[in-house]
Amino acid sequence: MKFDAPTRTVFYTVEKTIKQYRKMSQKNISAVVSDITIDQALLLIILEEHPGYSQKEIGGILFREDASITRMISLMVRNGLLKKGTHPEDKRRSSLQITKKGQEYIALLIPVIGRNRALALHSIDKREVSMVEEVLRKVIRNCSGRESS
Amino acid sequence: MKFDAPTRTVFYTVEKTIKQYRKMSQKNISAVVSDITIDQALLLIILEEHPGYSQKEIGGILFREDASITRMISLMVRNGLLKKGTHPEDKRRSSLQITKKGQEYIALLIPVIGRNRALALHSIDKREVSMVEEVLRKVIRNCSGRESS
DNA sequence: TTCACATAATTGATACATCAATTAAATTTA
DNA sequence: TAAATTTAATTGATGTATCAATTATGTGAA
Repeated sequence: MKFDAPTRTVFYTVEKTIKQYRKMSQKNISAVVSDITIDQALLLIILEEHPGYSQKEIGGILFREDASITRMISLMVRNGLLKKGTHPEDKRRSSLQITKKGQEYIALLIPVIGRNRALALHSIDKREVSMVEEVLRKVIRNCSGRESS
Repeated sequence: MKFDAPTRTVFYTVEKTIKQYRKMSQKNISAVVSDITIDQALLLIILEEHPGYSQKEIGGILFREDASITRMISLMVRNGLLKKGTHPEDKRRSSLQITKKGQEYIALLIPVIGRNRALALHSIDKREVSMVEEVLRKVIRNCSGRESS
């Protein structure tokens, strides 16, 4: 039986990578803005780039379920980062607005996130990064909508 | 300000990869063993490979906090996959045993997990995979124990 | 126009994640 | 040996994840 131990697969490495990156990121973010999570920061930035996006659309970008987005947003409203109303032309949709506090946070977060990325990719050249992306995209494709025979 | 949108970074791709892989895996696993999660399956396999490991050690391998391991295990005990006692030589430690049901599950899971991996890596050659691992390990190293200046 | 269907968001149930604080046993060190 | 420190596991608080079911609105076809 040629079954590799879970710890000896790429998937293990991929998972470890994202966890380490998140841990480092969260630490550096918390040093600047204490009451926000990485996921909330991302959501905020996405929303600033795409004002007027629905929760559905945000979820699509962040590949998160609708339910997760609903809960993240209600937390962020409670924490004063977002304001929420209903879309005038489609009452099913919510209309989301970044508050002043949210805007201030974004300004603080952008440089930190930039530094985190640079830190994580230090001494790794662009071609290597592209190769990784290319391979991982194949994996994503392989995993999309497939079941084992 | 040269700030890439979050969706245009490797980290985004890495995160998406692991999510797609997990989604595909969970689906295929559920088709064979309906009442187990990927994480529980992994824990079971790790424990079989390393009988006598402490929760601490298991957590180390799976890079999960002690608290997570505690809760996973108590769930698995409740679900009849594990038995738990105290270690005779060190009463702080727990001694974990895979039940018969747990063993049966492992036998069912190993082939599915093998297929999942193969499916995910289909048409990607070994050298590509190694390169990805090499680069990601650099990222992991870069993110370990570093704070931004 | 009404009725079937699609879509956006929410909610409940459950699993897992982190952090901080606690308990209890083992080990060091004074 | 007694006291201080370390270590393994647990617990509480909180955030996120999934799935399935529900609500409410919008849209297309009969």
